[in-house]
Amino acid sequence: MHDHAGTQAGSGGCGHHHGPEEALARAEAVCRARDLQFTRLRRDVLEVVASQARPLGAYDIAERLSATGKRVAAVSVYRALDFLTENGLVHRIASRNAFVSCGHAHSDGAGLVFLICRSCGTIDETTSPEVEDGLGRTLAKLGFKPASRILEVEGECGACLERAAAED
Amino acid sequence: MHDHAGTQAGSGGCGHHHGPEEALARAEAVCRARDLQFTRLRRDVLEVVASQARPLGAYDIAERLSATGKRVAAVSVYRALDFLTENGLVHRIASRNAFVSCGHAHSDGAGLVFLICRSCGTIDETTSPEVEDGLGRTLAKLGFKPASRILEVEGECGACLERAAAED
DNA sequence: CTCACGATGTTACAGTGTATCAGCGCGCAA
DNA sequence: TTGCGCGCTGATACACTGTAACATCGTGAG
Repeated sequence: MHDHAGTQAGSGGCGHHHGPEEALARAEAVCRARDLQFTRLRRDVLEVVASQARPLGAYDIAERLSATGKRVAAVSVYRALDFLTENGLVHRIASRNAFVSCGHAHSDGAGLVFLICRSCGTIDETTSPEVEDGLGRTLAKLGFKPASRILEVEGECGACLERAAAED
Repeated sequence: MHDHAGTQAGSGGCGHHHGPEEALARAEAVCRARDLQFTRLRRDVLEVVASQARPLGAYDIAERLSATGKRVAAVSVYRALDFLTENGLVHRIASRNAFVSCGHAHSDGAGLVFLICRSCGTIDETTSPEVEDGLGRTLAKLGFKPASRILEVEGECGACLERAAAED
């Protein structure tokens, strides 16, 4: 439904996508530290997700994994994604029903800001103490005790803005 | 799948839910001003959504409307919801795949913060210049040009916190 | 009247996510 | 070694969310 802009997307220089090696290494470390099983399926799912700077749907992931021979059902992918999200290794993008691998190494998944580029489709992940402070004050004023939150911004990333400017 | 905590929820005093009359009045004004049709179906959908402080799924809405006699298909509800969201009369809660009526009268739907209570399920809607400023600065630093955003916070609302404290 | 156009009705279907049960691998205790 | 428990995976079925396509209806303009 939404596939263009090349198959690897990251190669264009949009945002800063970290690639699978780093993600896999961090996953191994996390699982070892928490005494969790980093099984083959979980590894494969993470590898596919981390190979893209664009978010992938669960069914996309299942299809890509199945393409390499052995069929993988979507339900298995969902279970692997549950595991990976619970451990902060991938994040769910609520506005797209899709998943991206975690770029930074922040301990928990709190306080993230996702930047989704309308042009190239890449997702950049950042943190913002300014936003955190402001939100904390606003919530405190209202007497609301936060437990989790999502903040997703859609727009044009710097690389795409530059490219558009250069084309004039 | 997810229905409990009473049918009206708003009666408990959680948050400040405005009720259908105000929402309908605003909708009429908006549609008159923009020369849009505030049809029966759109009115009915908005009334159902506004009668709840909790978010309703499109199929929930269809069911409630159908319960009053005439059957309403989900697809019709979706079309009405599209119209209402485009005109800022209801908002979509991405983390729940559900809809709430707009409480405030801000012209456009930008810059909103949704507060979702885990205990009573009500949704409160607010704005935060502090968050806006912080986010604007953070995005500017990264060279990202925002077009739209969603910010949804899940936690415990003030009323539920007080109720919990009183029960000790 | 007729035509254009937007709103609605209806059916079918695509996409997203979960429930359930069965089988498998592996460590561990008897 | 055997048997058991437990977590992971496979597989089917299903529920929930959303859209496409086309027919119909009502209303206002010409």
